[in-house]
Amino acid sequence: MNENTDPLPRAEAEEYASWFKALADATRIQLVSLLARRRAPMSVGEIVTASGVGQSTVSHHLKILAEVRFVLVEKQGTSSLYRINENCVSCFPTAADVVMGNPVPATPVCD
Amino acid sequence: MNENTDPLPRAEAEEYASWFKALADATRIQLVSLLARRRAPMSVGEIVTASGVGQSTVSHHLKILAEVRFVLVEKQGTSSLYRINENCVSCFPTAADVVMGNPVPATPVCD
DNA sequence: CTAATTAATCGAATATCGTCGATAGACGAT
DNA sequence: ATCGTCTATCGACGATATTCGATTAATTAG
Repeated sequence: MNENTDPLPRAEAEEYASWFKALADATRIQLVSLLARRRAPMSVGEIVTASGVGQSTVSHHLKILAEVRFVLVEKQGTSSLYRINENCVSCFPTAADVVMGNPVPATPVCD
Repeated sequence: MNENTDPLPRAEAEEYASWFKALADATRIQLVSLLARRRAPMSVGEIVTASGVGQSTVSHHLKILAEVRFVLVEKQGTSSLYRINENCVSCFPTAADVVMGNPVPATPVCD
């Protein structure tokens, strides 16, 4: 049951869109993937050298990813340690699984 | 096993990003949700009146959704019939499931 | 206190996106 | 052939996004 044919409220649509928007950039995909594969926290400097992207750019993208809680931050002295939010890894499927470095059941998405 | 710690290739990251980008807009979320809830194909005109968005805007968004095969098109005379790609519905989880109007196991995404 | 290191922010240049109105193109009916 | 209907495309506009270099802020080390 529960065949919901009501239109999706705009506010809800905007919230979902904001989640997808956080992954709608190739650089952010790479950062998330990087953090997902090493389960350990990484400093911004490490992420910069590992990704080959400018420091300010990395900082900017990490902020966006942190705002939707795909990644979590913890300040440690002068460093900021970013790590993947395991919660999100288990929630996001297929395409997300591939990005996150998880084993994926079959084909990524769609035909 | 299969603990892949290699960096995600840029080309792959861009492909995944393109999928998420297709859902990174509230209007497109609403269109996908609309088509997912009615399993039947809808003409552009029906979608326009059901969504309250301008005709050219709807056309534009449907094109983007069709390019990543989230929706499928079939021309019928002077009309274009759009329908959800059921394949994508079953592939996309949680947040996507909610958007698609599917029953979702637990909480939408993240805490 | 000063210097050095690390990250975040600012400013700016460029590119992309979302939206609309108007136009063009395709098809069916008369 | 012509008219009416339906959809796609075009052109334009403002808004937003991505990226970089430079600067600032915060913290630790000497």
